[in-house]
Amino acid sequence: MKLVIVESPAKGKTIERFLGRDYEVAASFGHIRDLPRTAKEIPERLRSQPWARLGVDVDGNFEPVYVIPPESKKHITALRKKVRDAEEIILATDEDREGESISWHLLEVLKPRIPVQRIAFHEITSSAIRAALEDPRQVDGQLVRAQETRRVLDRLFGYTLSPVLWKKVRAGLSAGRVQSAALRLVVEREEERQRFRSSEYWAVKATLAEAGPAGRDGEDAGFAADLIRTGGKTVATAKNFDARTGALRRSAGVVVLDEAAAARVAREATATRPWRVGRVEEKESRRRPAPPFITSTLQQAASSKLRMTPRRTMRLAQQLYEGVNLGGGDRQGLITYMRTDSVSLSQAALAETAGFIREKLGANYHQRRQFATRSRSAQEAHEAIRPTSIRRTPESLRGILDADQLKLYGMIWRRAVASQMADARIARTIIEFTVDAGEDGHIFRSVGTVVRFDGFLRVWGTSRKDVILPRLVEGQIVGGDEATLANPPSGDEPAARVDIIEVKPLGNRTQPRSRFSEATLVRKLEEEGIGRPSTYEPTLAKLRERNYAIRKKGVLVPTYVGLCVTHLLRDHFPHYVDLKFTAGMEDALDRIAGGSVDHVRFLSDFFRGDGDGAPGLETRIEEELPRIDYPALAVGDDPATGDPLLVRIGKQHVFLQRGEAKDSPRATLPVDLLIDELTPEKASELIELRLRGRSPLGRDETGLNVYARTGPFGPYVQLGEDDAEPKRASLPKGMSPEQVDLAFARRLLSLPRTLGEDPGTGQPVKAGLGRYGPYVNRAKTYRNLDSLERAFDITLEEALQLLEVRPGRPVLAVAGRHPETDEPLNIYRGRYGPYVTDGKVNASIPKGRSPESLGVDEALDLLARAAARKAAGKGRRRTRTARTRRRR
DNA sequence: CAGTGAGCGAGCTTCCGCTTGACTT
Repeated sequence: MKLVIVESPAKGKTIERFLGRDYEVAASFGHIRDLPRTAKEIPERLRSQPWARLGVDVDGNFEPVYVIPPESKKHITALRKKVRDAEEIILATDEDREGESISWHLLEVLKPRIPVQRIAFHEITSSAIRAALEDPRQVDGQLVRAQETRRVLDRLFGYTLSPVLWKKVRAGLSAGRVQSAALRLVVEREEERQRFRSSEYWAVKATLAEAGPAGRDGEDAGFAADLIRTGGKTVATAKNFDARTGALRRSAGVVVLDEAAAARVAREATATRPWRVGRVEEKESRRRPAPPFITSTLQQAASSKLRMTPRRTMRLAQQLYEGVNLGGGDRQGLITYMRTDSVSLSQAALAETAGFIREKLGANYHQRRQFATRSRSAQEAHEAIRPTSIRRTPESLRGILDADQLKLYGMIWRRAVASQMADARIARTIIEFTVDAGEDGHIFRSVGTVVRFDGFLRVWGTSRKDVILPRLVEGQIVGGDEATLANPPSGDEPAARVDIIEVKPLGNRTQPRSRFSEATLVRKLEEEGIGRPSTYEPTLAKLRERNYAIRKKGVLVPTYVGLCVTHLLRDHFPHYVDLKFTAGMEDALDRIAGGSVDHVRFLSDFFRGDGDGAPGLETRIEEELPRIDYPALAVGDDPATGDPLLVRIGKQHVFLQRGEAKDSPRATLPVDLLIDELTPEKASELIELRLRGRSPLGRDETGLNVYARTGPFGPYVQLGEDDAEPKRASLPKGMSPEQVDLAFARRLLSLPRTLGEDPGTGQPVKAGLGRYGPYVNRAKTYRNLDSLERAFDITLEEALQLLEVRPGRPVLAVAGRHPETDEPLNIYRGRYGPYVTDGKVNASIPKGRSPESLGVDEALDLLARAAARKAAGKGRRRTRTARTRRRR
């Protein structure tokens, strides 16, 4: 038996089909060894080394320490077992730097005494695998060195700069070659937006319509014409302004219209009839289909077209890759590998797609294309992302895939098919109208577009609608009664008659460039060659986990911590967070792989310095550390006192400070108040509120003081003193502390209110105001209320009714009532099929079992088993719950 | 569906790039 080892188990299953009985396939599940992550993982004998913490012998030849992480142990055990029965090993890990390294680590760990060969294929087709088997080679030691160098550099970078942040900003923070560059992009876009000064510019828009019986009726007959020139000058539009600063670009012969000028042109154009058709031009353009998806473009398209986050996209893609049971026995992978940087398609895929298009749409719709990867950093170990069979149309998978899987599959399918289709041909018509008024007149322009041949758009689709302009000829006169008379028809076809409906000025402002969404940040990272397909999404997650940036309405906004970290790194370690840093590293790695650069020399230059003036990372840190101030972000001067307002990072919270003095007034910043909303006025107000919050609003009936204050979770009221475990309550959303009087504060502090007991269980039923608004609850069940007032006046009966049913989810069926608690055993349709619940525990209903006929006994049995499973898996579950909570 | 101090001190935090867990509702 020959043992073939690949990285991905799903890939293994696929190639197993192509190989004969003599072969067995196993998966390494990615890397199997790595540097020790924490102090605990460092081997005992090395712990006394000064460099032990780094896991790299920086005093010697930068030799890495490799350990087997706990997750990999079981995979290695399984591999060892298979090696024992094998007479030959075929290493078939991916053909890129990381894949070569995995093969080398496999050799190091398995130490096989049987023949070993290394093969590589870039597409999972029978012919590609056959060809690979016939052309084996040995592991490329220099490429492995390059990978190891990359790994060591990233470790030294991350594990020496992160501690700088712990000392100067906050414990637990992190810096890294990829994440710090990504964060820098987010921060600098925000800074650019803050510097941006919006400019006003006016446009003039005319509405015309084809007239008379020849014209089509209804609104569709109307078309627009925009003022493009006036007084001999070009009218400025958005593109004449600098996108980064908002200022007008230096451009000759351009005029920016203000409101008065635009109104004057509109008036003149309205009063002047007729207009003359100055120029008619028709030309055809072509649109080419985009290449099939790679990881980054898939994430972008799923984000813009399907509103999916990169995380969701990758999870769904993984499901499609692993495959679903299509009924014919075993699982069938529906798409090729989803973490790829290659746009190329296999010969087999090209042929199958060609056949499909020719058969279903006709030969004129087919155009064979092989795309070239633009990115220089691409390693192209895999194919582009495409369906494993083009014949498996999205339509044919309806009912087999769930809604989101189907949407994503459909998009991948359409993009792959479209990529092999003919160009679309689009006719563009430009008509210019001259108005002889004012100095040198005004010129308006209409643009019509008509799809002549849809080509790939037939499958990929387009949101653009045709704009059909009437047939007009140069010199023709439009607007006014004499139009037709003054216009002798040229040729046989009569020209259209056109009326001028209205001309009006239109105000515009330049907008700053948008913040990055997660998907557009991925695109930028890919363009810069920073990060890899397998790390894009984890990098985004890291920015959020570290609280460097938050996702707000689908875009990334940096937090104060993110701003401070970027400032520190940019001010003191600019070389390392330069966008070009990774490109420089890649060049060096290529040279190491090619044998022209020595890896120890490279790492030594990087860490220790080249002894020729350029200091290494270690030296830089040593030198810079005393020069780094504790971060403070200037917000501006207090409008009342004139003192500088600063944002500083506390151990737990971010706080404001007015003035530099040691005892200067401070106030905690609410966590969701980010830089985009923090003006000096707002900051001043928070400080004042904090000062005022020291004096009570009044007392309650027991004589305790009642305060209105603002904390990290927003404004709240407090009953009693700080040192006496006071009762606290957040204000309802949107309410400011100034609006709180004593009576309201006391009412709020009376919550949560006990409405009574649940007659079935005796559990108390309460109404209160929580993080997600007013609620009622019993035990662990919560339901939201429409308004705060409801929390004060809802009755026990009403509350019980609300608690009975899950909100927003129709009950599929009721199995009955719980014999002990009297809770209804409702059946709902969940993401994973129908399930029954007693309010606390959920239990899936087995596939094929009809939910409608589920009885009480069977339901209780399912619930008991689900509860047992839950109890058994408690250790794991806790971490999971914590994660879900953070995500909300 | 909490929480809204502060200080002490021991021990720990952290990188990038390969892969999928077991479990959701």
